[in-house]
Amino acid sequence: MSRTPPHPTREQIELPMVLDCLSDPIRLAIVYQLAQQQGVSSELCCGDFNALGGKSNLAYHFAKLRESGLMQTRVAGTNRFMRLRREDLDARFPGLLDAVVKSAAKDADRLQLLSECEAPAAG
Amino acid sequence: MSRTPPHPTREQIELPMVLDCLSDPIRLAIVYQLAQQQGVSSELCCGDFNALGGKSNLAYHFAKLRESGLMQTRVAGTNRFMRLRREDLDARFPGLLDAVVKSAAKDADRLQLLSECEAPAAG
DNA sequence: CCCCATGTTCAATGTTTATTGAACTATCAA
DNA sequence: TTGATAGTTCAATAAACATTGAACATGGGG
Repeated sequence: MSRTPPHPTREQIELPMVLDCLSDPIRLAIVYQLAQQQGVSSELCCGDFNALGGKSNLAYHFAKLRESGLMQTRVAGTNRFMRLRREDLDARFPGLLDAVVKSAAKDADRLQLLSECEAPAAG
Repeated sequence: MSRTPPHPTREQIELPMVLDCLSDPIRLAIVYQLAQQQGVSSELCCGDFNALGGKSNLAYHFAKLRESGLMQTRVAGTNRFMRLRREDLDARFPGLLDAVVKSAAKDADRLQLLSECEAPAAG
């Protein structure tokens, strides 16, 4: 369990699998949340997504996102840190991830993308 | 049966439904083929997709594409003419359709996008 | 060491999905 | 009318999917 799980190489990333991943509301929310993180730490751990569902259900979606090549998982102690594979995605499917994330942002309330503002922030 | 089937309005088009539609290889091929047609006649009829599957299976996929808002069906005699709802899609999700079609084009052989050049393949 | 927190894996569930063929509807042409 | 053409709808089936909870593995801190 401490080993890094398998990831597809850049060239192995398949368009239908990526689109299928992004078509699920929970997975789209995960990707969206990771995209918001770009430039900040660029990484989030599983627990940061707990608002989106139960642990085992999330693990299921994480696996799909990993297998599709959308995100990468790094194991550190008892935590798994995930980041978007933006470089690989952009190289493979230019403009796609950007268009999806922007489209999701436009519909942020229609979709239930609770990006970083799930707790009522003071100040 | 002669009535035009129902289509969602532009605002009713939902991102997850669109992505889900595009994640199916047959539907992606249909959309790709329609996209190639942009600027030509911009319309194709059901029979033009016969290489992609059986009639009833295609009708099923056509319905999904229509319900998702990706394409529009126009009834003319015994024919149904379809076209991409590119304006609506571009207004709703800027850059998305373009990125998907270009990504599909890049993988045209990996995916089985027999755009306009398909010979009757021997089993 | 033992316990707890973090996450994964497994088995079971009910739902959705893609696919097939047969039956059906509608239009056109002779 | 009859028949051919173009597509849809229906019923059935098998596969895939999302979701749940329980069991499991791993690492950190007392």
